[in-house]
Amino acid sequence: MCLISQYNQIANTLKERIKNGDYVAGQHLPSQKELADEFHTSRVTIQKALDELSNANLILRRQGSGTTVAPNSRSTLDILSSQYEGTTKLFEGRGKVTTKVLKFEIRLPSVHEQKRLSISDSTPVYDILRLRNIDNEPYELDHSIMPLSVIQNLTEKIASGSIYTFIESTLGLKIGSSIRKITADVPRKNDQDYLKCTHNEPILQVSQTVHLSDGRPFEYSQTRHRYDKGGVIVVNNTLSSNGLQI
Amino acid sequence: MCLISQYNQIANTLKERIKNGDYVAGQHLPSQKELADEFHTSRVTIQKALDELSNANLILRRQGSGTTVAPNSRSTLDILSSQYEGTTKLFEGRGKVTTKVLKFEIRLPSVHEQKRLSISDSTPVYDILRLRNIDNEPYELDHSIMPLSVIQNLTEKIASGSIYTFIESTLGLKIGSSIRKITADVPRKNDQDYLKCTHNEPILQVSQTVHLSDGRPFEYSQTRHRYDKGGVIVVNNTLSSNGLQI
DNA sequence: GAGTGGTCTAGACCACGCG
DNA sequence: GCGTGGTCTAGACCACTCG
Repeated sequence: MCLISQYNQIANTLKERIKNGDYVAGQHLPSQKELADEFHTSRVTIQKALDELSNANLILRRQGSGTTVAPNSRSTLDILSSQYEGTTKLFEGRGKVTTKVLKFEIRLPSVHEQKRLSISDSTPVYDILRLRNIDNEPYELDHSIMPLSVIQNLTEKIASGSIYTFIESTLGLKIGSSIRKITADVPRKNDQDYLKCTHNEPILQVSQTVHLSDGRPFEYSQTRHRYDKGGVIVVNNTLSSNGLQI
Repeated sequence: MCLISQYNQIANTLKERIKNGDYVAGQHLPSQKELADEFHTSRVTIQKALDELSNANLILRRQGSGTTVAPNSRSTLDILSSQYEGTTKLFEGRGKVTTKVLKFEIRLPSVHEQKRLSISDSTPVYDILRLRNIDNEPYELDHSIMPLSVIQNLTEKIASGSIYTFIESTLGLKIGSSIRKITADVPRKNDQDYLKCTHNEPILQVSQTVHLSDGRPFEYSQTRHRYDKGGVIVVNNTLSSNGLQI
């Protein structure tokens, strides 16, 4: 969240106004011309700011009739504020999150992992299996593969906290896009052992590849959730495309 | 997909070039100045075109060093081409899609439905239950609620085909954003009956509210998939946020 | 220092919705 | 017809990367 650019600051100001109820759902925003005057800037800059709100589904812009606040703007803001930053941060405040590291190894990657992470067969990877608990109740089983060519100096101690915080704060890397596949599955032995689920309690699996902002893939992971303690919320607009596939 | 604007056309041309391999993964694109010269336009217009490709995770732009084709651009293009357009269109080519309408009613909405669809208790809704098959194998069970105040003249015959095509082509409405929650669940009686799954075969459920481009919600639906025949792929960039929640 | 992308301006014309 | 948002221009300055 850089606050450097003018349009970014304006966008944040406008988001604040929606959050505070200065602009309520259905209400017309001031016209682009009026906003340009208010912020002492040009219309193009206002438009870039409105692009941000529009991409977040916070406003509706209609040629001829103007810009209004989206009907579901408040709930969208709630979802926005819980933006994905790794599991640890996400669940702060919902209970005490603890992580048990079940495996922490360095090895060479399989062919499948090489493909997913765009690495050669001689690039070692971390192989980390972790169990996350909320208030001492098992919640998800996470299996992550990360190449040492991108992520370095990872330790078991760090893995027992937030790897994402380590990557962003300590390594100073920026996290970019991800591709996820979400499926349901029958529980395996590991699930039954660690997530304490019975043989007919389903698992929600999220399999993902995550990239840095420079495009390098840095994590390929499979996270398995208890069906009664997990769900994924997806906001879809004309920019991001989500496909159902067999 | 309007092709009216110049930057849109340029974006499509550039996408074609990536698709055709004229620009390959990792390769530098011509600079913004060069592209502006080639397309006889200004740099700002090129930038708007690049915004589109950037949002789709097809390119990486770095200040100082230039714009390159994303490493996974080809697979991203595959996902893009299967952009969500309702189930019927999505599965064309993967087998013969047939739809059996199990229920087609008009009734008043429940309190929960009123909230989800932003309608009053006196606005009637369609209540439609459908079973989709691919090559005569049951695939998903779809329960849709749509307000008559938005969608009109829907018939059982239309419901046995593609409701989305009807909305866009016949009614001339434009589909906008959606919010989905994806969970795993144990099979209920309906699932066992229609999807032919046993009592310990999990269900993947997608619960969603879909809006028109003017912001009006027009569909609240719950779709239940056989776990071995369904999955949701989500592309996530800095614009769209997806949160995991209990 | 040269070249790249990021931001910003002031002004123009167009497409659309509404009274 | 008027006001709205959408597109586009020509040019400017800045921030960044790299040789």
